[in-house]
Amino acid sequence: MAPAVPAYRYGAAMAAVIEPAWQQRWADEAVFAAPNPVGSLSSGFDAVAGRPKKFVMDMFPYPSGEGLHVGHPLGYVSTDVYARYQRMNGHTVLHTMGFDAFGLPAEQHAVETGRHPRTLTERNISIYREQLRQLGMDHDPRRSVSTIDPSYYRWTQWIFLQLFGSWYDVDADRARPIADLLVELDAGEREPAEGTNPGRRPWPQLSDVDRGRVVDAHRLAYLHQAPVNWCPGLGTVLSNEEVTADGRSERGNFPVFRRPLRQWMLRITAYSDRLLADLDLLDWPDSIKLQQRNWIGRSTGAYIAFGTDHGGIEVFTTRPDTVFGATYLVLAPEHPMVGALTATAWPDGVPASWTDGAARPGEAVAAYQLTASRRSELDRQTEGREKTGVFTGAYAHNPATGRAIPVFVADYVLMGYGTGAIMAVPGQDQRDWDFAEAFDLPILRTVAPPEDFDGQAYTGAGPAIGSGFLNGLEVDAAKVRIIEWLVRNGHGRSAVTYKLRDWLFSRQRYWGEPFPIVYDDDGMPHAVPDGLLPVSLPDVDDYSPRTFPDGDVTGEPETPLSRATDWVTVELDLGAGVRSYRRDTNTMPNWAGSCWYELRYADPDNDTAACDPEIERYWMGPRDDNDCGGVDLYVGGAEHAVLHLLYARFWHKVLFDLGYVSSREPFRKLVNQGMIQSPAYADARGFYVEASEVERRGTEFFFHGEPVRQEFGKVGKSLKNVITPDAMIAKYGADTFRLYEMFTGPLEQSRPWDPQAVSGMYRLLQRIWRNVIDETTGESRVSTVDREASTVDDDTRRLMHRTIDAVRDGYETLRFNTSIARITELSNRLTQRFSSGVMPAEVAEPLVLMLAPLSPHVAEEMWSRMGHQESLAWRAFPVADPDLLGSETVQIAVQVNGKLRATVTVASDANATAMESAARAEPRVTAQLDGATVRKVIAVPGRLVNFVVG
RNA sequence: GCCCUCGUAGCCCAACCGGUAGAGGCAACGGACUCAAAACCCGUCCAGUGUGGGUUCGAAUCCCACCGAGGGCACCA
Repeated sequence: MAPAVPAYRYGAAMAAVIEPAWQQRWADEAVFAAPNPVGSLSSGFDAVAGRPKKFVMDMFPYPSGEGLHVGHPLGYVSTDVYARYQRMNGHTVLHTMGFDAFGLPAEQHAVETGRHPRTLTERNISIYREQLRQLGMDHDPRRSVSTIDPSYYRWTQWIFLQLFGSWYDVDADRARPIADLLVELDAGEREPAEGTNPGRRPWPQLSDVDRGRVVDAHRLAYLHQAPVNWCPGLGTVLSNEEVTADGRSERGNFPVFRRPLRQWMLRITAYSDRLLADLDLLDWPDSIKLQQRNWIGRSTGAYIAFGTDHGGIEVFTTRPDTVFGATYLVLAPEHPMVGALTATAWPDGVPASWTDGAARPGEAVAAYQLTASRRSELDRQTEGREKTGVFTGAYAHNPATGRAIPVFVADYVLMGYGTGAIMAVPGQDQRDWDFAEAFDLPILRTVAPPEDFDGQAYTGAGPAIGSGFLNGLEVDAAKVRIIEWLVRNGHGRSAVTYKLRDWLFSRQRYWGEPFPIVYDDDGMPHAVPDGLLPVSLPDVDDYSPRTFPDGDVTGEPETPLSRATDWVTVELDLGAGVRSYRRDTNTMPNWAGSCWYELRYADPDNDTAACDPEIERYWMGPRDDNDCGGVDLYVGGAEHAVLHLLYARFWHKVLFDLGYVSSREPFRKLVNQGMIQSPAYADARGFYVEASEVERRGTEFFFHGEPVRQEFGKVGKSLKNVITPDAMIAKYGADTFRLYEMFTGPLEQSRPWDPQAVSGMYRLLQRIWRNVIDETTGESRVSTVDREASTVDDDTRRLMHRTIDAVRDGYETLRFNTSIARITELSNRLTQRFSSGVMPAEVAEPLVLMLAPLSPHVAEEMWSRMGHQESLAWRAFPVADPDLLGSETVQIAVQVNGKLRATVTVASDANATAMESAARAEPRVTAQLDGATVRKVIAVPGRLVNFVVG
């Protein structure tokens, strides 16, 4: 008996044979090697020298132990399709994939097992590489880098030293080498920047150590003793971006506390304005730009000084126009002037609510400060918006009214923003209103609200009242006037502040880049000389930092590296003879390696530079004066909106300032891929159960006989709904899997994973195959006759050219779902016309080439069976003949008063007059127009005619 | 509370600068093939675009309000 399935039908079994074979051939022939203009990867450059370039990138993954799930390839396949399309479209394409391989999971595994995190990480990386290969990626494997490779982190450390070795020249508005600063300070051309010279003694009189401190305080990478986010549960400090809104670590969900510690900071705030302004140059989703704008949080206003017996308190306000309504001041509990201001005794007649029951202000303030410091962000929130605070016993003078107003300490004012002190204007600020009500403080309106306003604080527009010389002025005019007045009288100045804080850059962990820094006996930091990089991670017995109970806010951080005693002490000659130095025992945060990997992709094995400037210019350089340069397409998840994407922009700008790169931005165009959501099931208690073991009965779902509730959510371990690409590839082949992932919707959109719908794409590939290949013999069905003798009819030919046009458009705009729909349409037509007899090459070849970016293995196989020796990866993508895009005639709509009444067929190039007369000739239209006055006729060529009657 | 994105057939999705709401797939149904079933092939069905207003000759598309889903921020002075 003959087998039920023809021997050469396309299916999973055949995919399992041809896919590895093509992957092998691509690798053997180095089909996807992208040549550089110079350097180690320059061979073959002459062949592509004249081509336009595309640098296409994915956000590289952390290689976790679970391997890829179906969510990952959505982005990876899309860049692969785009890269393959652009290669066929005449570009030379840089596409590769690396690994962001430092990180906590491997370290925690190492802590548990005692095995070096590198062992597990490298094993995971090789699993990922194999999975990516099975997906048929067109990566250039020579460029695949991993952040844990010493040859990579050597340059991460080098970039850190560039930050350490430079300062921000505000006048030049760029970073410059620290050596320039020294020259200018020594020459007296420059004074130390504000806040860098606490003693304020002139530069020439400073000791060497003090000069070192002044210089260190200018650096873009600097050590700073300040309140930081301390996470006892992780035994490390965290950056602001790594702490969630409810005061927990993003990783591990441990409580985070504020406490002062000496840590490395990166001066990202120096770049606030440029990070903000250059967003306008980027082709990024608006939502991401907006999130970055909000995170940077630029606001304009004024600093105003309020006099006290112990000096002026400077506040920041965005509403200087309301200063006449400032009825009290509030300092953050950590504000440095709190101690000096706090009075020795309560003034007469102080309300009981201001003293918190304490006998003296000092006791009340100290108690309040202690409570505030112990209070995590989470506690603050669970307490609701109840305002708390305590009176310092001191008064300040409102410079506008001359009146004495009380000074409070309250935790609704944050030390980290503005000056850590505010003027409270309850009439125009709801927070101040709430506090004023709680403490019986006077509330004055200084902006007249509308008559029907029945709220509390009024923040809208309106004329100033009760504000002396400002009365009658609208808010903006009043701001201008009061700032003039403040400046003239020495009470203040206009100011810009940012929410963005400097980046806390050290972690007390093991599995990260060591700092290339040593300390001398004075505790002064020194750069490890370039020739001694990388500073390698030492082997240790215990990979864990010392952790503490959640509530422990005083434990001293103890890093794993500090226990590598042989490593910590080092003999070096840094210019003062051989001396003993102590190494920095922190490591860099996880984000460091991902801040610059695009540059390393471009020049992966350069051992004299992070990236050769000529190679950077070639792949990433600006194309014209308005172009910021950077990677042509960067695809990744929206969850990195303010972390990775802001940090990477910052590093890139530093390298730009120092002349190492020609591009101002790392990523010219960014696209966020949507999430793949997959069915997840929860039982009666609300716990998730393994989705793969749930069975469906009609519209209900059961897990081991118990009813469960279906919902959709992000694929992952927590919802127990992981679907692996491996399983999909085994069942259908990688080509079907790729096609399905691209078909379900536009890239940016989240979509549910529907295992049933995959079969549609499977059938499509089978149909295309059957069009081109004889299922029983495996021979090509495609005729090779000349176009003149082709049996392709005009309709089909026109359809093909329209298809080419539409498919190209879909590839260009990353709307691959529409490309697939058009390919399907053409394939269906070919099935209809040519299912018996031969398939004309005139249509078969473009069909296969158009499919190739999406499903490259089967396309290569068909192409090869059609008699082509060469891979189609570099074959020119079909081009539509513009003359064949339209049809000869077109059906247009005829509307009367906007209502569709008839359709008529006209020549596709018919002008308005011709269209109108054709429409009038249509009997149903004639009937409609009979007896009516036609006021206006609107004719849109190729679309419609609309008679406006009445 | 504020901000952003999105609501089109039973489901996933198309629809260019406002111009006849439908390209494609899934599911369903019918047919063909088969001893039968699966697979494959052919065909059919299905919405007036979340709701209510507005602008316009004409609105899925632009504007306003509301409802729903997802995401971000959240005492930022």
